[in-house]
Amino acid sequence: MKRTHTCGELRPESIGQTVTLAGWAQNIRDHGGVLFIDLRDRYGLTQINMDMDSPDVLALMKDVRAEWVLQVTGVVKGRGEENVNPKLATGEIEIRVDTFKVFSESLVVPFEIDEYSKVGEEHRMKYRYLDMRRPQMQKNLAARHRITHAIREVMNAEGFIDIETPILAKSTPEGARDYLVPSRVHHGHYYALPQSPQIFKQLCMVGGCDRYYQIARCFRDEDLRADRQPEFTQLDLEMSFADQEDVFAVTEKCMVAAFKAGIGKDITPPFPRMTHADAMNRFGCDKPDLRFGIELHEVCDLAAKSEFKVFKTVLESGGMVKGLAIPGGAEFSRRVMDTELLDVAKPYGAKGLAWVKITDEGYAGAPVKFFDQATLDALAARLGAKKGDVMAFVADKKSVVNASLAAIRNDLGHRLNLIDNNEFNLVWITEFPLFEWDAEDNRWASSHHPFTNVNPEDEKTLFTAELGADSELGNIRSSSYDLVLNGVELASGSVRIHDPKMQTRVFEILGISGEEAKERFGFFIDALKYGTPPHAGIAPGIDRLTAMMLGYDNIREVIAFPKNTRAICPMSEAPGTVSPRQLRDLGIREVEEK
RNA sequence: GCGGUAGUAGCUCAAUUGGUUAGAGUACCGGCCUGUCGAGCCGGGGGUCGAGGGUUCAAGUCCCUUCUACCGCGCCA
Repeated sequence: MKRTHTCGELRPESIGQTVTLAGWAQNIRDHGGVLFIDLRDRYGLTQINMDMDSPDVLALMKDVRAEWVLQVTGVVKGRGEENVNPKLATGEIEIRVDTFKVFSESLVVPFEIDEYSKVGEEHRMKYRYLDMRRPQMQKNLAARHRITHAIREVMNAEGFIDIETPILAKSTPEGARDYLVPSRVHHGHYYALPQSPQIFKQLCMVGGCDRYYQIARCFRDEDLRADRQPEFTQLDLEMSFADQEDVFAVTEKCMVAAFKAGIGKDITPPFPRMTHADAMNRFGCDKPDLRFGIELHEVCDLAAKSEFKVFKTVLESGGMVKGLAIPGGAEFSRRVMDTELLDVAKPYGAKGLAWVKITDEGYAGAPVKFFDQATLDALAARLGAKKGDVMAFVADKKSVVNASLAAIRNDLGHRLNLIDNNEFNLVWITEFPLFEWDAEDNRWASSHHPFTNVNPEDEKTLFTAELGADSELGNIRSSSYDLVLNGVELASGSVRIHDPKMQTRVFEILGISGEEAKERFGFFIDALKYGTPPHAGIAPGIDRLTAMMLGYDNIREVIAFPKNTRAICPMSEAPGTVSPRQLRDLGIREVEEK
């Protein structure tokens, strides 16, 4: 036993006992004749001290420096009323050192291991093992553990079994770029790291496992964001003889338990629901932040009544005009409207932001002269704009209008302080379209993934629709759903196809030929033919869930060893080069960059 | 691939219009100190101002190129 207690547990009840603690020297306060060291481990801080009554030990302890690892044996003493430190859980006691041992010394650390110092993220990640000693990361990692543990408890209680699926898997068409692993025994053949265990979990259903879950690592070789890492973790689950309602119920149980365990927060199921079409119409995006109001309204009919050229041109070319009311926005300067808000919308393709202020004197703004009073009143009524507000419009093709106004809406939520940071607003978004037209590749693509079932009401259309760009395929709804938390996609799932004929039809629409389907997915399509139960599932992102609970936008905060935005691990410097021998074994020759 | 922001001491930052020897806090080193707890006081060391080029009597500051990090767009079934 290297210690009898941790640095966080001693209380006055132990006064008089001889104990042994071990930990890092956090802070050394040398007063000449008396010396204090805060000894730190995962559990807390305990003050140890020494004075001139043992000058030899004191002299030795004066050599100790920050972050040395010590073992200390001594007697637990009360501190006396004046010396109690109310900030420390162990603040009523201290350890009077009899003997101590230095387990290891430390170099001067590149940044301070405390709760106060700000440190740049680059440094934190390069020295993650030191960053992890700081209270912030200790807290984050512990919270993540509590969350996954709570989720496992729910899943186990609900009769799900944890099944591991391969990491060395097979590349599947559609979706993100794969991370590939070359095969040594089969030159020219590659494993793909799973983007998700999708096919395997469905095969578990075919295999009669009935309820599967896994806290699974997923890999996607795409560019990174604050909330996107090349490897990330999902609670992956799948249920047989289940539909959307069953998935929602069990996911809600997980979320309730996760929030309770993570941050002690009670959230109330069932979560509200909104169709994808509603979300797009009212908020311009499929992951609306419902912590605040402000809704988008289509105004094509009213815009058409104006002589405003921007609107007319867009409408004539098949575009649309939508607007929103900014409460109190009449106060906004021209700069805010024409520069700041426009800059928010620009990355999404908006070329301009038309706005009309409603002041005591009436309507004001560049477009006003192109409208008659009745139309302006009708616009204000449609948007719900009052005196003191400003109406903001974007005219463009539909996707640009929605994306731009959605971005502006989110900006306004922050700008106008409409957001309560303690609120966790969960909403189900349902009935996503089954397909989206991919203009770049000139083909239909799955909105969710190719194994998503059609909404039963649209099943007929699926089999009768033409395959062209303008066909009804774009209107077909799927049985898929997302769980959205405060404007962030937290989980995505669907009822799956269990009928091989349906699966074949979907592949056909996606332009995956029978031959290619056989080559890529033959095993899966074959499996469906051997008696497949109806099944459905979902996969909530653990990194995002944890980060959001703890108030971070950035999932690196809740990942022990994350990668930077260039997909490099700043600590290990992965990815690295390999020896020519390794490449030869794999049958790989590097080519010169152009 | 594109756009934005940033890069100055180990760390976090400041440096006015281009103008003296580039500063502060903290960390580090030394000294003093018997009750501190983000200890205090005194002293000290520490800089390729990301890199390269240019303009200028003079550049941390202006211009160009480039690198790095972060945020976003594209991308992410």
